[in-house]
Amino acid sequence: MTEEKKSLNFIEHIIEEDLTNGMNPNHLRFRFPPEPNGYLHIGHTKAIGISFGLGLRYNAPVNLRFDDTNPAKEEQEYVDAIKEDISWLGYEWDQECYSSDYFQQLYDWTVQLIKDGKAYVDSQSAEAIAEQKGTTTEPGTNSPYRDRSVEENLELFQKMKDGKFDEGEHVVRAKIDMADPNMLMRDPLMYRILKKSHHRTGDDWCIYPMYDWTHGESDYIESISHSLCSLEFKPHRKLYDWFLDQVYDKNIRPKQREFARLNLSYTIMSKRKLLKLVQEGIVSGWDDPRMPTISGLRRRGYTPASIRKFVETVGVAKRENVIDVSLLEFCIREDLNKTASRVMGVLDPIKLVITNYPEGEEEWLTAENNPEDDTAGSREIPFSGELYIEREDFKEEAGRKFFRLTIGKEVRLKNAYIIKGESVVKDKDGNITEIHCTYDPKSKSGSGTEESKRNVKGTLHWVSIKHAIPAEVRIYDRLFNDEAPDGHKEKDFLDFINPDSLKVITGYVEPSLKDANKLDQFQFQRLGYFNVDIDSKPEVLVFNKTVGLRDTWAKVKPVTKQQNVPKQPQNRSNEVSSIDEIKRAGKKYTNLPDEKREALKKKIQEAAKNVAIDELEPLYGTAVKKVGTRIATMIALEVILESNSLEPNQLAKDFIAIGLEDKNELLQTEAKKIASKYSV
RNA sequence: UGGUCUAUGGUGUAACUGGCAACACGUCUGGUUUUGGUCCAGAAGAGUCUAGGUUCGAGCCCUAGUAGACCAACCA
Repeated sequence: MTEEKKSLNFIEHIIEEDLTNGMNPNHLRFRFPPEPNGYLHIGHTKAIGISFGLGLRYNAPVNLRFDDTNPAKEEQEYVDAIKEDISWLGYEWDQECYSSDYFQQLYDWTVQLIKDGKAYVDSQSAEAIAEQKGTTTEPGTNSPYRDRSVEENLELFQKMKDGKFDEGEHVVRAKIDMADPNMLMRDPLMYRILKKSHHRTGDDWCIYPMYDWTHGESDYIESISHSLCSLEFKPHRKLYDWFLDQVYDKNIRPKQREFARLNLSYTIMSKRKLLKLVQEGIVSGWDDPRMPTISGLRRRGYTPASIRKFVETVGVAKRENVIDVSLLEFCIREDLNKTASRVMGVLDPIKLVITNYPEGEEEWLTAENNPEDDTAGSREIPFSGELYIEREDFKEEAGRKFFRLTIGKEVRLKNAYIIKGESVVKDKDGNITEIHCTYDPKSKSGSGTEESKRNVKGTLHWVSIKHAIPAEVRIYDRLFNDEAPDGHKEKDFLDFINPDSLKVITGYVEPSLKDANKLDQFQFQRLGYFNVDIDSKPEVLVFNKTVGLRDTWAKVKPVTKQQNVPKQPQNRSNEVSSIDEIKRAGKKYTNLPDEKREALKKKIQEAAKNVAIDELEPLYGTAVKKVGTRIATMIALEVILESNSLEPNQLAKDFIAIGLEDKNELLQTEAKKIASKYSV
C-alpha cells in the first residue's frame, strides 16, 4: 500500500473518491462471483485479479460467491475446480458463499414485491413474452396478466413454489416499464420453474431466481461495497439498482461498476467454445496444456506469480482490448528465468564424435544450476567422446553470422571443452549421420587454464549418448492460427485450429533429470522452459514445453535461407515499415473529408509498392475492427496486383469477398473496383 | 431506426481538480556473457479518431460527426 508511484485505474479512483467522501474503509468488501458451469480461464484471472487485488490493496475482505441459480448447467465438479484454481493462484477469499444460500430470502422479498404491486405472475409462453418485449427501437406491450390481483399472484407464486406447475407454465416478472429504452427494464423475469436437482439445494426448490434478481441482492446480503463485473453487464446496472431500491434498508449499498474483459490474441475465452474443444476431443481435456484454462496453464508450466504479474500488467479500463500473447510469454519467462534450474537436453539429436578423446573414457564435469541464483549450487554431468548435439547447431559451411559448429570452426560445448569441426559422415542419400570433431583437452571449463578462458563465438548444449536418458517431449504451438478465432462472422472458430499445435518427440536429457518430480520446472539451455508433465513416469519421463527462450536469431534465420525475398529496406531501424504505414493511414481514413482522403490514398498506394499480398493478411479480415484499415488494405491490394501484374490469389479473393459484403460504402467501392477489374 | 459505453505509439495501460504525452510488452542498435537467454546502455515509433467551440492554454470540458462494442435467453 505504500506503492505511491503506481497510478490508479478507474475503479481505484472510484474507491478513493468514495473514501474521501467519507466512506468507512472498513466497509470495503469485494466479491468474485463465478458460475460453476465450467473451468476458470485466463480471462477470469483478470476479474479475479481485480477484486482480490483490491482486497489486498485496501486490506478488505473478498468473498468467493458461486452464482448458482441455474441447476441445468452447474455442477459440484466445477465448484471444486474453481476453488482449487483460485487457491493455486495464491488468493484467499474471506467467505465462501452461494447464491443458493439466499433462495429463501429472495423468495420472501418476492412475496413482498408482489404485495407491493411490483411483481406479478405471467402465464404466457416464452415466445409470447419475447414478442411483447418489443425491439430496441419499438416499445413493448404489456402482458395481459400484468394487472392480476395481488391475491391471485400470491396464490400462483405459492403454487409455483409447491411444484404444482410444469416448467414454462408461469414465471414471475417485475412490474417496471415495457417502454423503457433499456430492454432489461421491460418487466424482467425474476423466477422461472425448473424441475432440476440443484447441486446444493437438491430438490428443495423447483423455482429458481434469475441472475438480475439474484446478483445485486446477494451483493447486498453480503455487504459488498463494490461489485465489479465486465462491460456486458453495463445495461444491467439500471435493473441492478432498481431491484436494490426494492429491498434497500440503510445498510451498505453495493455499487456495480464495469470493466473491459480480457481478450488474448490467438485464443478463445468462451466457456461454451472451450467445452466444445474438450467434447470433440480436439484437446485432451480442460487441463490440456494448450488450453487457456488455469488448469491448462498450470499443467503447461505457468506459475501463479507469472499469471498474477500478467493480470497486473494488462491493466484495467473500459475499452475493448486484445492483449498480445507475447506479454503472457514475457511474464512466464521473467519468472522462470530466476527460478528454473538449467539443464541440458537435445531434442533433435545428431551424433558428434570427438576423435581425439580417449576411447571409452568418460568424466564428470561441474555445471552451474542457475546463473541467476547464487544459492542454486551446481551439479555433475557426464561427458564422453560420443555426444548428441542439436541438428540445427551444425552446418557444413555457413556465413559469418552462424555462431555454431561448422567444419573448421571452433565452438565451446557448454560446461566442457572447445571443439573444432573436422568432417562429416553421410549416408547414401547424402544425409549427415555423424559429425567428427577434435577437442582441446586444455580448454576444460572452469579449469583455470589459459585455454579455458579462450573466447569462442558459439556455445552449444549437448548430452553424452551413453549417459543420456530418452524422454518424451511435448512441444506446443498456438491452438489457433488466427489472431481472433472467434471474431469471424462467417467462419466457425474450429476452422482455425492449428493442426500442428502439438508435436510429440523423443529427446535426450542429462541423467540428473531422472529424479525430477511432476511439475518440476527446468530451463533446457538454449531451448526454453520445460516442466515435467503429470503423465510422466519413472520409466518414461514426459516434458511439456512451457515457452521457448527469447530468440533473436530465429528472426534472422529465414532470411539466410531464402535468397529470393523481395528487397528489404536496408536500415530497417530507421524506417517505418510499409505495412505500418498502410495501417496508420487506414486508421484515419474514414474520418477524413474527401479532399484529405485523396492524399492519404496516395500515401497508401506509395507504401503498397514494397509489400507482398501475404503481408497484408494481419490487416484484414473481420477480426480487424477498424474499417479504415480494411479500406487501406483494399487500396494497397489493388496497387500490389497492378504493379506486379499479378492475378489475385486466394487470400486476395477472400479480401475482396469480405469487402464486397461490408456495410461500409467506401470499402465496398474499393472492393467493387478490384472485383470488376479481375472479374473475381 | 433506439439506448448505453468506448476512442491516446504495433499492443496494453498512464497523464492528480485543463499546463505541449509517460510506463510495460514488442521492434531496432551497441556492450557484457561458456545459454543468439539474462543483464546493461541507447534508439526509433503517437502529438492523443475527425471537424468545430470554450480557454492565455485541451488528450482531459462542450457540440456535431465517424468508427467500434454491448443490449430484444424462462443463461450468467
